[in-house]
Amino acid sequence: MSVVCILGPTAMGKTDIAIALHARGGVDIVSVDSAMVYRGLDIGTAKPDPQTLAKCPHALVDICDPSHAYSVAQFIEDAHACIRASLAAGRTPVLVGGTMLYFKRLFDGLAPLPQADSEVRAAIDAEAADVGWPAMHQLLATIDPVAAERIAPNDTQRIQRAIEVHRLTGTPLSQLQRDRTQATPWPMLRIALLSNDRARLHERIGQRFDAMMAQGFEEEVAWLLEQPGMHRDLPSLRAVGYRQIAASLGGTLERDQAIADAKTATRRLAKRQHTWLRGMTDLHIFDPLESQVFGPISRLIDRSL
RNA sequence: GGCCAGGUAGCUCAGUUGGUAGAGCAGCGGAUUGAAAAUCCGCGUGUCGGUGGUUCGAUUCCGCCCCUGGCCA
Repeated sequence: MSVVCILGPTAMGKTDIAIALHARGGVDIVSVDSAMVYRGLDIGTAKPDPQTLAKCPHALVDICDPSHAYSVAQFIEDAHACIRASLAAGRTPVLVGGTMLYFKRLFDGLAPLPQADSEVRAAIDAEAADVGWPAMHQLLATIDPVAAERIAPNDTQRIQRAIEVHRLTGTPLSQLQRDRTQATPWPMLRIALLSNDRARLHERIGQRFDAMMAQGFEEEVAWLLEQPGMHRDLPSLRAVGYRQIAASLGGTLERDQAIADAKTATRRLAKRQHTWLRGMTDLHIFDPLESQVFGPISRLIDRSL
C-alpha cells in the first residue's frame, strides 16, 4: 500500500497518532478535516499548536480564509496533489482526519461536477422563498426524478445543489454522478480509530470542550466575528462549537446553554462519523479507549507498505 | 415530631372520571458527490417510589412505609 489513511470520530486521538508516526520518519501528514483548513479556527478545531505544526507539518491545515468556503472538490484536488508530491519524493502520505465525506469521496471518487455558483444559488433561494422548498422538490422531480427520489423534500441543501447542477450543465445530477465517478488510483491502507464505549467518548468530548473554553475559545470566536467579511452564516463559523459560542456572544443564546449545546453538537458529530465508518469496508479497526494502539498501528503499516 | 406538596423515560414534566402511559430536551439508528463540524430522515428507550387492600382489572382509589421539598414545632 502506498497511501495510509487514519480516520475516526472526533476526540479519539487521531492527531497524537499522526504526530507519533511522523516522529518515526518517512511520512508526510495530510489533514482530512473540513474545519482545520480555515486559518484562525484553532482552539475549537483542536488544531495542533504552532510549535507542533512546525515540528510536524500538516498539509491542508490553515489553507483557506474563514470568510470563504472550502469544499470536498477542493479537498480532493489538494489531497491528490499532496499524495503525488509525497510519493514522488519517495515518502508515504498519511492522511489523518475526521471528515468522512472527504475520505469517502477520496476512496470512491468524485464526479466532475460544476462548482458552486453563487448567482444560481441566489436565484434558487429566491424562487424557494416564493414557492417553498417542497415545491422546489417537485420541480426537481421533473428535471431529475432519480435525484428527487433520493433527496428528502426538506433537504434544502441537496435540492438546491441538484437544481443548480442541472441549470449549469443541462444534465441531471444523478446521471453525472452515475456516469462520471471514478475511484482513487492509489491503493489505500485504511485504519479506523473506533470504540464501542460511547459513554467514555461522550465524557472525553465534554472534558475537551471545557478545556477549549479554558484556553480562550470565546476570545477566538469573538476575534473571528470582528474580522472583515466574517458573519455567522459562513461555513467556518457554522462548525461545531463556533456556531454555539457565536450565538452566545451575539446574545441569542445563554452562555451555559451554548456550552451544553456545543457538547451536544459534538456528540452528534461523533455519531454521524460512526455511521460513516460502519458503512465503509476494508477498515483495520483499533480502539484507543481500550488499549495502546500506536504500536499495533505502526506494525500494521510496516507490514503493509 | 405535626401539616402540606410532590415521587411517571436519562432530565423537565403532562396524563389516565380504574382497562399497564406521552411531550420537549437528551439519547439511539440511518442517508450522505463542490456548505459535510453542513443538511436531512427515522425510533419512546418505562417495575408510573415500595408494599398491602378494594376490584374482573390499580400507575390511577384506600391504608401503611420509604424518599424529596416547604411550612409549623
